[in-house]
Amino acid sequence: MNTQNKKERLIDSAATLFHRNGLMATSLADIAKHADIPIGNVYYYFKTKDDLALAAMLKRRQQFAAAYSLLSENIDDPRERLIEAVNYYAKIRNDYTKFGCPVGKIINDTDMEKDPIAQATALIFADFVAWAGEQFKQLGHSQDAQKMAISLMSGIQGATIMAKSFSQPQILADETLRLVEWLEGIPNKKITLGKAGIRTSA
Amino acid sequence: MNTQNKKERLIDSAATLFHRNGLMATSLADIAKHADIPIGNVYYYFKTKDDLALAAMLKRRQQFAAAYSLLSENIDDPRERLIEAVNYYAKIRNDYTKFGCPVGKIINDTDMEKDPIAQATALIFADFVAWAGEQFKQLGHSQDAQKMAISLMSGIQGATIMAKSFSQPQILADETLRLVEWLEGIPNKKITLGKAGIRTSA
Amino acid sequence: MNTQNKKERLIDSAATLFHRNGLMATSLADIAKHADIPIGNVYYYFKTKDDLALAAMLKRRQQFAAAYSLLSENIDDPRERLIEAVNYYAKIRNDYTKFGCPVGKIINDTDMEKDPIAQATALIFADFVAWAGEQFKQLGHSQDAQKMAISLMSGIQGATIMAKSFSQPQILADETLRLVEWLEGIPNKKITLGKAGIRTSA
Amino acid sequence: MNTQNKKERLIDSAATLFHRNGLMATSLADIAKHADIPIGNVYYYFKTKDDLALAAMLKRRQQFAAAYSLLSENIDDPRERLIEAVNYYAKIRNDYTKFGCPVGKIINDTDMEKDPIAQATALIFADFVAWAGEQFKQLGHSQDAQKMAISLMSGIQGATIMAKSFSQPQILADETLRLVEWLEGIPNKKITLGKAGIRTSA
DNA sequence: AATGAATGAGATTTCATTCAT
DNA sequence: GATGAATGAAATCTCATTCAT
Repeated sequence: MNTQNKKERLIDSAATLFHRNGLMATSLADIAKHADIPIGNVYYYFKTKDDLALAAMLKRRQQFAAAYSLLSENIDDPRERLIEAVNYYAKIRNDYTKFGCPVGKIINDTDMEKDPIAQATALIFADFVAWAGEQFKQLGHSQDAQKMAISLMSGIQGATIMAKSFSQPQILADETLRLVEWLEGIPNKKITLGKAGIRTSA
Repeated sequence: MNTQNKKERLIDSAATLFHRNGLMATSLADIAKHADIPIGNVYYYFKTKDDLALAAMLKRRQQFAAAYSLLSENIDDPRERLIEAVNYYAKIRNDYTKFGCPVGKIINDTDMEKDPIAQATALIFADFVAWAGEQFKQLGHSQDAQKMAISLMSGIQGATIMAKSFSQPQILADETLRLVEWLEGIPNKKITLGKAGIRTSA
Repeated sequence: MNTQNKKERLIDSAATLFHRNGLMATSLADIAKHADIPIGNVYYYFKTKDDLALAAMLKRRQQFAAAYSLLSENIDDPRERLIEAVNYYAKIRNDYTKFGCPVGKIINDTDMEKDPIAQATALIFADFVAWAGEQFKQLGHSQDAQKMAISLMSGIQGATIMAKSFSQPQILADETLRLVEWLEGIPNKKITLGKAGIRTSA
Repeated sequence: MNTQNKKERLIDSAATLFHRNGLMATSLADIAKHADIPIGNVYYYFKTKDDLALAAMLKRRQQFAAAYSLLSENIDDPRERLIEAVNYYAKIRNDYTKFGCPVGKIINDTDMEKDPIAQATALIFADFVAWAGEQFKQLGHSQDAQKMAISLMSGIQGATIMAKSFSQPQILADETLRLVEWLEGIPNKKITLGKAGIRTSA
């Protein structure tokens, strides 16, 4: 219990500091201090810094996956699900403006070919594309579903970088609004089977 | 002259390696070796690593600025200028897919508030927004010019991250195409004053 | 009983790993894992790593001593006893070629003056010299018995190192054969008193 | 010059301490302190501890090779050369009794298959076997030359271990004497061509 | 007796920066 | 201006040992 706490604390501290300062600029000493754990003890839980980083990214992945599941469960309309997802990034715009996206940040400064952390992090985007793609399919855009999903996350990532560069959370607000409008304008080409029953598209 | 050469070589090597491997993962020794200059000599030209990084980012800024000027000089239609700018990113998509955007990369893992390098780098985006904003104004979108400019670079940055994450240059090709189509669809609301003379809008 | 088992397992694992990898290159964690005993529990049985090493060397000593006793019991002729002892090293030449002699290895990289482990290990050689010396005495070489015994073990140790250095078990085979021939050529200067009664030498 | 001195001092200190305390028990801090060089500076000369160890073993190899050359140059009779070589070990018996053989020591506690240091060290024995083998050939023992050379070094190595184990330099004196007697007893089966002209064997 | 967790000292290594010439 | 060498702070990691239960 207490132990579980420590390991979780380590992972959380790592995730937090990696987000704030980046992978390389965050030392294990920083993480240990943030988690209030003696540095020697870190190695009881994680054999290497990379292991801890992998765990941190995995946790982020799971958190995002859980969030997507929640959206799918609680919202019937796939379009609304996507809109809600986008709105999330509008809500946390201050955080992202200060520190960037915890996922995009890692993708940006790791080597996709050689670094296992990069690959583990990329899965978070892959998950999103799979989930969002599914929503687009449900809207009848089977053909373009994946491309649209990528475009959606691309919009969020780009907006995050611009917001950070200009230190203007408003940029994220503007861009996510644009994305929402885009989503709202997408025609529903298919009769969808929502949770609550049969509906007809406009 | 020779000295000037050395300094330039240092700056170029720094810019190249910062792009490839990031700010922190690139050591001064790496840069010195790449530029074929003895480490000890680096400090004759730059007081600190940060100074060299600042110079590298400044040079990038100047290169981009020169490119924008060139576009403005050589292309009459502001819309075409923007399209040409976007197409540049399509052309170098392989490089950006491997290493990310040299500007966005720095923005992502530096602290906007405290780090002078971050601020110097942000100017590159600011330049773009100023330049692209001017083009949008010339298209009669005075009101939204800046927002549109930001949106444009946002699209490029986002596409770069997604392309890198999936190791698919095609993503950059797709997204830049989307941006070009968007640019083509923007109405020209104004009588534009091209280089060659007065024109009338539709 | 169970406890005894655990302690024995620890000692055996320690002896095995010390032989394979040496004293310093073997961590307590390695030993505990090999013995399938939780690390924390090791310290119930042994106060320090050195204590465990001492126990491991003591066990080796006892095993060798038992083997000498067995030879003395089962073989009447002291010369044959020595030959049999030498042949043992020929039989296990592959093991010794890979890992060296478990005794010589420790002797080699410990400080005879300060390290109790070194001293405990040296007793294994002392035992051999005492036992083999006794055989030489029984062959009537009272004067040179100890020197001959040392020479015998010296031959085995040297051959082990050379075999390991060249990764050629054959070297151990050759050298032990040479030693056997030497043993066979030693004149029996004395009427020996075997187990079964009085015998005359050839 | 001064630099060369430092590098040499590092190598010499490393060789000395590796001999005294073994590879693993010697820390870079120990070596740096012994050479009176700040530890950070060690890495200017050697990228890793293994690199330094390799350099130290290489220097030993060169020293031994130089010694063999000297023997070949200064002594006409190959038998005398071998005897002189063996006598060397008698002379330094106190050192070897305390610390063991610097070569055999490394061979003993490294993994011949995986460790480059082990392989580099084995070359020292290979050199000896090549050189001593040549002497045996010149004595007309072409067939057994290599085996005899190995046997010779085997005798020295074994004696060293026994001398160290019993803390008795006399053991090394005894065994080297035995080896010398063996060498003296070897028949010269060949007409040898000495430096000074043609000679006939006894 | 048993055990997972905890701890700190010390090892190797990297690197921006400084020094001496 | 130029340069190889020097330096120390800090990072990652290992491990014998101890603690708490």
